[in-house]
Amino acid sequence: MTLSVTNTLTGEREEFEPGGDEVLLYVCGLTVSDDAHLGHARVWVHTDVMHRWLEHEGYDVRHVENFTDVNEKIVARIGEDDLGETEAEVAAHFIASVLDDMRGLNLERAEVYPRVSEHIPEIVALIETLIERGYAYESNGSVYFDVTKFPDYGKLSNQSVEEMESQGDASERGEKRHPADFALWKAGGVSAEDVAEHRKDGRETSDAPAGQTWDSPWGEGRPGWHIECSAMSMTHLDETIDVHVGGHDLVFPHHENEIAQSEAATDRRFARYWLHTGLLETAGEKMSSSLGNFFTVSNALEEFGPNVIRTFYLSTAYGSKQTFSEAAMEEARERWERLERAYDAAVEACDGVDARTKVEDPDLRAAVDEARGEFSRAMNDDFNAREAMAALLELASAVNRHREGRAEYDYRGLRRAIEAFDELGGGVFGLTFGGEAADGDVRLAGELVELVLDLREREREAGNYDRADELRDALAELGVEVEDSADGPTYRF
RNA sequence: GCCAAGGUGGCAGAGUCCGGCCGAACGCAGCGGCCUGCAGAGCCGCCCAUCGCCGGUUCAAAUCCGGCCCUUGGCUCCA
Repeated sequence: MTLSVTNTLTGEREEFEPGGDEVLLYVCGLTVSDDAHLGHARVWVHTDVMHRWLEHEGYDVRHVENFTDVNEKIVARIGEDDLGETEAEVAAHFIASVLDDMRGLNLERAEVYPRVSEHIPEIVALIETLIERGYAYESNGSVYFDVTKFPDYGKLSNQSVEEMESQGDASERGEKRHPADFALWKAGGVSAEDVAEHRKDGRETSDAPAGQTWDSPWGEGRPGWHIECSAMSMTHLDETIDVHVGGHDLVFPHHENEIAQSEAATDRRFARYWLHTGLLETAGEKMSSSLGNFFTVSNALEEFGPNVIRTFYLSTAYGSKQTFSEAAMEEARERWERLERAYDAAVEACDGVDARTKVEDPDLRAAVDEARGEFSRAMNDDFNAREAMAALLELASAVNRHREGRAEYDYRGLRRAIEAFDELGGGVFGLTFGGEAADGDVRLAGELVELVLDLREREREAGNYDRADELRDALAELGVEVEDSADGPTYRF
């Protein structure tokens, strides 16, 4: 079964054929001027699942995700709280917090997390090539890309240079020859006006910090926004990569400009497949740092945990937009718990039982095969995570059905179901079944809960239901949910 | 204004590329039943869909074609 993906460049579904043995994957990462929010995490999780699926299908994946650590917005935060006294310190602070978020979400690590500040020589070299080849020009110490020299400009976002010309305000052209020209290199440091524009806390701007500058053939300056991704992508992957991922809001101008400067420099196709994730919205508008309507990843992790967050994202196809709401998170929690409960029940049923199966349930076994097939079909269909998730939920139903009113289980069938949950739900979707590995305290807590449950069972057997309910309520207050079943009581934290 | 994506049940959201298995998936909410001391979970069943509007192609359209209405995103920092 082959994978097909929707390529923004053509707007069509295409069969996925990477250029070499290794799939080269680049993700446009964050500008580290703030904590990451759930909109960013949506891209991470979907990319993570693509990455995991490709590996599951036997591909080697080389995954590069950058951090943009040179930006006016970072400079604007220098001196705020205890973020740091230099652009590099502020950036380092947020990079650390983003990496924490990523770990918290159970993302597979990328091979490299390159930073702009560490690739200035590569950026300068790329700009020099563009000037030599006639695609860029210097103007007052800054360098601009000349969009009129690149005939394909606009091919990703379906816009034409002529249209941009007519819309551009000639008076704002300044150093640029064409209003759509964009900066590859910006002369000087960050201006006080730029800092003021991005400061949110109303501090004086007279002491505006300048941000870092670097030496270049055109004098002191800073790289423009788009050039970094081209330079880092080529440095850590290749001139042509297989997959370039990013949020839909990056199609224009960021990705359009990446294509222009990269292809102009190498005469080679920059990326085979452009995959764009739909944006996360809250109450009808996109979640964004600038709109201030965001839910931070670390807050969300605390409130919902990684499995619920991942389930939430995987309840929608990556390319569609998604709306964040408390109700939507509740639903994700229900979905995840339904899955987890079926998994736990299956594990519980098999616990300590001889592997030799005495009964065989053809319905259960067929359901496992069906779920695997459907999951695979869905993922190969442009990473349709929601349908793949539906396949897992169907398997959960089959496991529940199997256990219903049966004295003896099809242990082999249940083990196959567990394997499918582990491989697909765990390995591909990155969900963590069976909870975290228990440390000493957690183990002790578990033993204490079981002790209380034993006492409660005796009360129940004696018909003292009031006492039994008291114990259950007391445990509930401590955050321990007790559920009675035919096989005895179970609990969840 | 220009470019792009989208409008499917109470909610949410697949299916639209490759028309028929869609009398529309999975889930949440609601209703009935089973199970249970109760609760929860689970199981079985049910309810709710003129698939934005109008027209066309076809034996057959949520899916293809044309027109219209509306929403969101991009065009400025943005995942």
